[in-house]
Amino acid sequence: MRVRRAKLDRLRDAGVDPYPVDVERTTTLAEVRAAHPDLEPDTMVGRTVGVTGRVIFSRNTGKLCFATLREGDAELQVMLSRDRVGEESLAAWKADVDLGDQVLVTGEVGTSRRGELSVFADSWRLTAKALRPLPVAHKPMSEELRVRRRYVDLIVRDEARRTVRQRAAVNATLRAGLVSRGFLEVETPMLQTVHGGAAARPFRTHMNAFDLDLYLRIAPELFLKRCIVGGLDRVFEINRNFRNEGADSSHSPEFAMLEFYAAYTDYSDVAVMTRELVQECCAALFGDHVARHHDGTEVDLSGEWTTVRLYDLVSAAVGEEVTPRTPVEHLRALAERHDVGVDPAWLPGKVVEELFEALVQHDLQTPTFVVDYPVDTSPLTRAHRSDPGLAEKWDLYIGGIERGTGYSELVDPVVQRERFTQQALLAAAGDPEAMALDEDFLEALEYGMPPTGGVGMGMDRLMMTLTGLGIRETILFPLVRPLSS
RNA sequence: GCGCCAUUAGCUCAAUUGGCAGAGCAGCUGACUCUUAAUCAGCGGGUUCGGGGUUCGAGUCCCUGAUGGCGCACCA
Repeated sequence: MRVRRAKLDRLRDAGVDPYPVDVERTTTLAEVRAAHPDLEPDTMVGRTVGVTGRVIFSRNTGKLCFATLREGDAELQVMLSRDRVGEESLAAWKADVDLGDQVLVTGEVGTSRRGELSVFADSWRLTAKALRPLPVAHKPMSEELRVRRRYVDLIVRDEARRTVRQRAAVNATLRAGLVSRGFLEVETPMLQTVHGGAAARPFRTHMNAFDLDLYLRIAPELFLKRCIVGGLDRVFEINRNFRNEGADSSHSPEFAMLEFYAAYTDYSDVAVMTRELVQECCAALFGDHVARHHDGTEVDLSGEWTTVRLYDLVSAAVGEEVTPRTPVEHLRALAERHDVGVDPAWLPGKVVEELFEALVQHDLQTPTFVVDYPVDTSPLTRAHRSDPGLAEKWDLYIGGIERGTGYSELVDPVVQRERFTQQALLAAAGDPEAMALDEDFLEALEYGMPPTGGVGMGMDRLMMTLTGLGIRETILFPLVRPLSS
C-alpha cells in the first residue's frame, strides 16, 4: 500500500494520469477470444485492437513481458516486447504496473510460440492504478473476507461471478414465467404502519414528517391481496422482506421473496405453478430439471412432485393416528415420548407442527408438498373445504428444508377478523410473533375478494436449492457486523 | 440470546513442556525475448485481535472485551 502510493505520486509527477477518462478500448477480451478460437502457434492475424483488463498474472523474462488480463469472466494474455513498445515504455511497464492494476493495451492479435492467444502490444497505458494488492490467487480467501469484500471476491473467484449471474437468470426466468401466465408485477410498501402477512418480529423505524412509527415489512402478502380485491387478478412481487431474527447459514435479516396471487385458483393450482416455475429456473441454469450444485451434488427436480398430508406424516412418525381432533394433552404425551420439547401454551396445531419438524421434516429430501395444515396456526388461510380443523395450505420441502408455502387464501372478512382477534389474544399472552390486527386490510376484504390461491417463496432459498450454496453466498452483499476500529 | 472453537506478515498458514516469531505466495533490488501459479540470486516485512494478570520469561497459561465460524434456540 505504501509502495503503491509512492508509485502513484511518482506517476502523477511524471505527468501520467493514473485514472484517465478517455480510454480507447476497441473490443473486449471475450470478443477477441471468440473471434480467434483456433490459431496455430506463432501466427499474427494482422488485426490491431485496444483491449482493457485487470492484470492478474505478470511474467517478465527481461526484454519480453507477459501479463494475463481479466475483464469480467474473460482472460487474455498480452505480450510487451522491447522491439514493439520500445525500451522506455517497457521499462515503465516493469516499474509501474502491479498485480491488480487495470490497463489498456493496444496492439496486434496473434499467438505466442507456445500457442497462447495474445495481444502483441504496440503501446499501453494505465487505466486505473490499484493501491491495494489482490489476495494470493491460488489460496482460497476466507469466507469472512469473501463476504466483507465481495468486490475482491468477484475479481478473484469465478464461482462468485457465476453465482451472481445465476441469481439474475433465476429472477429473469421467474418474471418471464409469471408474465407469460398473465401476472402483473407490482411493488407494494416496505414501510408499513402495521406489519402483517407472516409470523415474525419486525424491524422498527420512525418517519419524522408524520412523527410516525413504522415497520419494515415482514411480508408483502396483505398488500398483494388488496391488489386482488382491486381487480388485479394476477399479481406478483419479487422484493425484500426484513425480519428481526437470527442470522445463520439459511437466514438473513433481509431476504428476497417472491409472492404471487391468482384469483380463481386454489392451493392445488398454485402448487402446480410453483413446481413449473422452479423447474423453469432449473432449466435456465442447467438446461434440464436436475440442479447441479457447485460441489457436484445433483438434485432431481423433474417430473411431478410428491404430495403428502401433514397429519399422515406425523401419524406414521409417532406410530398412531393423529388427527385435528386428537386432544392436546395426548399430543403433548406423544411429544414427550419422542423427546420433542413443547410449550404448554401451544395450541394443538402448533404441537403437531413441532412433531413434524422434529421427526419428519429432515427426511423430506426429494421435492414434497406437505399439505393440509392445522387451521389454528394458519391465520391467513381458508379452512379446508371438506376436512374440519384443517386449512388449505402447503409447505414445499426440498432437501429437508422448507422452500415455499402456498394457500387457498382466506377471503371471508368475518372469519379473518376472528382469526386476527385470536392472534391478538396470543400477543397479549406474550407471543412476540403473533399477527397484529390490520383494520385497513379487513376493510379491503369487506369489499369482497374473489377466491384466490397464493404462494410465497424465498428467493435466497430457491438459489440455495439450485446451487447448494449457503445464504450468504447467494446474497451479493449480505449484512455483516462492522469491524470495530 | 446461550455453548464450543478460532483470531500470528498484504494473503494462506506454521511455531514441540511456557524459552531467539517462521514458510509459501505477494512486495522491493537485480538477471533473463516465449512465459502462462515463469525461473534464478538477494533484501525488507510483525502492537502474535484489544485490555489486564500470573511468570525470570507468554503467540502459548488465567480473566475480560471485540470479531468470525459451528451447534442450540427463534424463524423462511
